[in-house]
Amino acid sequence: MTDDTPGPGHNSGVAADELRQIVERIERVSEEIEGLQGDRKDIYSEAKGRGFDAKAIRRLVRERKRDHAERQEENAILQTYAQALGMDIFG
Amino acid sequence: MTDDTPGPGHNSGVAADELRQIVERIERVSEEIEGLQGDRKDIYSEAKGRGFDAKAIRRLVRERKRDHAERQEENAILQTYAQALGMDIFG
Amino acid sequence: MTDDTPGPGHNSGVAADELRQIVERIERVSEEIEGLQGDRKDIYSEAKGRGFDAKAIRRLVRERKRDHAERQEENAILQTYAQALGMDIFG
Amino acid sequence: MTDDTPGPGHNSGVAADELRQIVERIERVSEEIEGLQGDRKDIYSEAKGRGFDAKAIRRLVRERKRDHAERQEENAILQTYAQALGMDIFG
DNA sequence: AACGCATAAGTAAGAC
DNA sequence: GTCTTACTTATGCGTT
Repeated sequence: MTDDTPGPGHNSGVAADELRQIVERIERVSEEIEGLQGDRKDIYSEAKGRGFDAKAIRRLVRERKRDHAERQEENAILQTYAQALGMDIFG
Repeated sequence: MTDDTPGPGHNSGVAADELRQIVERIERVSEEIEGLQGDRKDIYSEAKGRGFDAKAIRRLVRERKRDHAERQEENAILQTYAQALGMDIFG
Repeated sequence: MTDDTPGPGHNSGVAADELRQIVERIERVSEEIEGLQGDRKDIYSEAKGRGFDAKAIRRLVRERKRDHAERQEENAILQTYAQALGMDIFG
Repeated sequence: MTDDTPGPGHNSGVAADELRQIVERIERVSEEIEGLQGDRKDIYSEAKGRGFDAKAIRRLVRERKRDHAERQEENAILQTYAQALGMDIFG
């Protein structure tokens, strides 16, 4: 080894243990995220099983998420553009 | 070699040349696709440079793409849901 | 109201309460997800603050994940094809 | 109308014609893209019809693409880190 | 026709 | 500030 790292193993000049901890922490929260994403998917599936239109619910959630002020602002631009093209988007 | 394939090379029982042609054809059209995706991105950039809101244009294009009949149908469901929640989506 | 839904509110023929619960559940887990995503981002920032290259860590995590999930499965056919093309995928 | 736009139609203060042209250009290249995507899909179907495993071909193409673009760059830092973790990424 | 996979679009963050 | 890159979401497609 070319360094004076105390511990055992394949160190190459970087703080291996610190790096390992970082990586493991990232992997841990990533796993939690994936678990929750699975949960959410399950909710959609369940909704579908109860006769709801999952796609419509997705749009609904998306629209709700859009902060209301921002949403109205965006819609203003969008409608302006839509009118410029002579179309009624939300027909 | 364990087969009777005529050609030279690293065959392993599958029709290597045929496979290679397939892969190359796929890669060719994929490159064309990527080129066009770049073109499209350029158009958005150009629009932005002219003062348009690229994000709004994206939404506009998306809405236009939605087949009109289908779109109206989806919106009907969506609005039904929205009303059920007492919200006005397109406020 | 045009239906016989018992509760108060803007129902339009769908089970509004059920829908509302679904939406709220989705929003709840989505918030948890966003919180964890923030945590992960913080870890990267912290790592960066300690002198690590965040981009490299990202790649490392990605490679490790790929390892665990993808590498083992169905190498048989794939390697057959790869050999047919004279390439070593995992070189 | 609230502006002095010369042409006919539903303008609302934005350069409607310019916008329309932008949108149409986007839609045009999007259609080309979709056409090519269809072509690619046909190639996969054809391959499958000839007895190849489409899924394996997909993976193969993906690996080849990864090769060309990603593998060379910045292996230095990454390998340093990888060794620090005692793993051989490309094993 | 429902399920999961694969690809593409959109969005947000980070680097230069 | 722009521009790329990465992540997330969404949609479509093939399969069972």
